[in-house]
Amino acid sequence: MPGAGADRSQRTYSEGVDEHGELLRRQGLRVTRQRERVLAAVAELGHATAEEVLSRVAVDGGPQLPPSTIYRALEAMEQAGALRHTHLDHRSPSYQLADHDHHIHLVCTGCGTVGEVPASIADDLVARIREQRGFDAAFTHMAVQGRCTKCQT
Amino acid sequence: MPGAGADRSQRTYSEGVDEHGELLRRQGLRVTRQRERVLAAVAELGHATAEEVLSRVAVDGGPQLPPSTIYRALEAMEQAGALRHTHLDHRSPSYQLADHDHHIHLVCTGCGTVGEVPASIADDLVARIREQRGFDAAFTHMAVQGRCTKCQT
DNA sequence: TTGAATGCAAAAAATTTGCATATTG
DNA sequence: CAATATGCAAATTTTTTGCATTCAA
Repeated sequence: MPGAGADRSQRTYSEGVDEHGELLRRQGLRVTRQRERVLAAVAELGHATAEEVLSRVAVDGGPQLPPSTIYRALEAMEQAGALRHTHLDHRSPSYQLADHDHHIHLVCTGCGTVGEVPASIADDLVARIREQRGFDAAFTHMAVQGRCTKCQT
Repeated sequence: MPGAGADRSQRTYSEGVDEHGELLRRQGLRVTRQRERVLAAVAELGHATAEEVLSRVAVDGGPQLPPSTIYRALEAMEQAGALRHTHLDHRSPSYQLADHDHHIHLVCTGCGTVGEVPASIADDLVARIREQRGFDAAFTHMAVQGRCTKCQT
């Protein structure tokens, strides 16, 4: 499970913060130091629950943030369109930057690592479900559980 | 569904050998009145979280069961193979009878109704994911969010 | 009889809320 | 300056745990 979302190397996080600050202001929301720290934590972790952000923020140098601030920041920024969330498991929503491409999360029940495949891989299935049930499915919202290569005994 | 938990008085546990009790005993687990009530609640509800079982059991005639009993009963019976669970949302696992066919749950984010499609509808996708990532995906474990026909504006 | 299960109460987790104070725009 | 966001503390909500007692096998 370590390193599951560590490869955010394609993007520096100041870039991320800036483009997202933009999003916030556009919604009449304010860009605060706390929100920036939360955003930075999410960017670094790849995907993170409120709890994970809470402990991540604990070691980034600044003063610890209370849970309420984390929860409210995540909610506000998701509403502003800067974040999106997925349910990787049953415990809590896991947030990630909204500018990350849509994809389906593959969570290994063995080791906990989280892989991804482009959301488009499910296009056929989405179409079939729409035909059969009229249901408009979003496969990106909940993760798919399974076993990764290593964990298949 | 009537009678699923209604005619308790007509049989004792030693006499009543249903398929689920059978499963439990095979694992060295005991068939208790509480477990039968939990099982009956799940059967009647189709799929139910611990909380839902808790309140369902509150109106089935017998004395209320404490949360601990519900949680432990669900866990024990899942382990014995009598129940299975799915994550319909992020709140809590939702249990159903294990003899129910495998299927993918479709949860409408508009009205909350839960539909189903046979798990086999995702066979192609599962195969594609295995080819591309070596990941063995189980689409039946987490539900798929989306909008049902009525809720698509 | 005897180990598994229950019931109860209390502890942990995980989230949320109220409100005075501090900050952003 | 005004409205928003924060910090703190306490309240909820959800799930887990310890332990004496009960009960199925």
